Amino acid sequence: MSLRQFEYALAVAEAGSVTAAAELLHVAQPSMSQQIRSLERELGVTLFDRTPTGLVPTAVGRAFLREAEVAVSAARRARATARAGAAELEGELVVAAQMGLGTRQLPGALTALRNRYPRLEVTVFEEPNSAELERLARRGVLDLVLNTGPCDDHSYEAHHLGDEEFVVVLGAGHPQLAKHRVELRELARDPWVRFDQNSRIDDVLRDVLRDNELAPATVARVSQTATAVQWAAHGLGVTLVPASAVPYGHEHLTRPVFPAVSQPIIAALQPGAGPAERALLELLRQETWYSTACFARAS
Amino acid sequence: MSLRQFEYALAVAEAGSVTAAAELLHVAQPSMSQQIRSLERELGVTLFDRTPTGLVPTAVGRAFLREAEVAVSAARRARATARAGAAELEGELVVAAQMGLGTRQLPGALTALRNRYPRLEVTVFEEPNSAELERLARRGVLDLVLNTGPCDDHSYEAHHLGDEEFVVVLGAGHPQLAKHRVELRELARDPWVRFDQNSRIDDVLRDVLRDNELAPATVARVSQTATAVQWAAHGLGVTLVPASAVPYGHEHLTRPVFPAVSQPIIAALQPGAGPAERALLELLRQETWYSTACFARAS
DNA sequence: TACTCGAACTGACGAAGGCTCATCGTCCCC
DNA sequence: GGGGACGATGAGCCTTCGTCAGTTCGAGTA
Repeated sequence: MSLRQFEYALAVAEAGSVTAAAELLHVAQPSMSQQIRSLERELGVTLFDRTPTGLVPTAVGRAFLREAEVAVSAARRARATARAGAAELEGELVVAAQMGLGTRQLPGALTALRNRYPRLEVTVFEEPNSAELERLARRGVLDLVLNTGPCDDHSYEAHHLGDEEFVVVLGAGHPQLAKHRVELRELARDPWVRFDQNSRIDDVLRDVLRDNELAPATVARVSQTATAVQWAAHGLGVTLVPASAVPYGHEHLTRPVFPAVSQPIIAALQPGAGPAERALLELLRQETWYSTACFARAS
Repeated sequence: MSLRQFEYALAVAEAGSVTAAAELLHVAQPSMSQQIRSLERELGVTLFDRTPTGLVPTAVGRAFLREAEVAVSAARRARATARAGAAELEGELVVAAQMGLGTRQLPGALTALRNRYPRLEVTVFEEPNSAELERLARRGVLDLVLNTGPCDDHSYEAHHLGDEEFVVVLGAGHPQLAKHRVELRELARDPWVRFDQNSRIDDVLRDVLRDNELAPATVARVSQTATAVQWAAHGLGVTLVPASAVPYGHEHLTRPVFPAVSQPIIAALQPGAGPAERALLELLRQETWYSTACFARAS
């Protein structure tokens, strides 16, 4: 079966005869006749009854032609979609962000992107496991990556968006809430909510605690920053997360820390990135990636 | 553009590489590579980015593939609709049997099928070379396959019809004809008529001889079981063939062997097989696929 | 009843397409 | 640095699709 045969069959049904259909599609009558018969032979059914004045679809033929029409229409759309690819973007953009990054900035940028390209679909992966992020990057299935360091896949173009500070999340009633800025050593006796061990964010926490010579107890390990914030807010322990990872309604339970902890935010694009990817990058640049000082002033 | 190209493109997207997709669809890698590039050339867009580990759909490619999937699915439905809707089947059924299999059973089943569907034409290929059988199966041109093992193409549905015993064919006047059953080791000094080396049937003989620690001389290698039987009957050597491969008039020169040799008979259908194929399958089930004991009693 | 016309079908042949096979180039990993 | 995996290229062969010339069949008309 082929699209060509479908087109021929549809043309015969519409024109009422092979001869007229052949003329419509600019082929010789025997060619179309052979194609119709070949199709019928392959399917093992009679799609058209032969009459002296032309061909008439059988009941089975009509059922067949309905689906054939769907197939031919979809093929036309496929072609049109592909051809229009550079003119009016549609298709799918795949974005991956290390967990907790850009949680506040992505929605705004994506909304603006959607406004510009209404038929573009964006899929966002939030990956706790940086190894998984690297794997996806290596497979080349990601159009844009938000990371805290350059992808191991050096073929990606890295663009520095800003630096994001971490904030500590304390339970309601925690004595340190009285302060505007919490010194990390004051949290040495508190239990901590940490993250999955293979995750980049837990690497940051591990490094921060080690650098400040702290070895607090780990009360829980979680996969998502939202979970960590929630559990810390409930007083299970304290946790340290990027400022943008703090859900609305929890800001009052967060404080900047001393010494300050921050990490760069990198947007990585594949070489040869298209207009949609580059538009998203520019929109992300326009978002604020500032320090906690601005964050605290806004609230 | 063609449905075949759509299927190739979808397979590449799913498998992640041309090589893997080619394997999935049983074509050579260069063929699929060419088809993908031809499609891209015709459309004038890049559907896939090339990476060292395979192809990755571009955003435009993904959009294209969504419509391609619709087209391919509709084509499948068109085919199934046509096949299911036929009140009176006509067309062509293509059956392939490994040489020697079903030689007695196929005619009866096909006669019954012809009675039921008078306008159906059936073409039967008897293939000595199992590689050729596999090739035809891969091309998808076979509606039903008779084999001794499952097709390498796992997309075929395998149906176990029975087990068929092999019998030894002896020359007229051979001393072992005095026995009702011949022990294989008694034939160690006889010359053997074997089959083409790439054939499945010769694989069976090779395994049988090896398992019984026999290394008789090979006096001839032939392609067809009928030829082997004929030459054995003439006393050129002995041979071992499926019971159903013994032509009428030669039964008296055959004997079951000990240890018994048998092989399963598998009928394989394509998924989405139509009523004609399924009717043939049922008719084949109704045929006898029993051991030689029944065969000997019948004569 | 015979003739004409319109339509589908058949066979031969050539051109184009699709496949395999052998091979090469590139990239990545050990 | 070498081997393996992957995509691309070229040659050759087979299949498919098209045209052309001709045949067959059925309906309508004189």
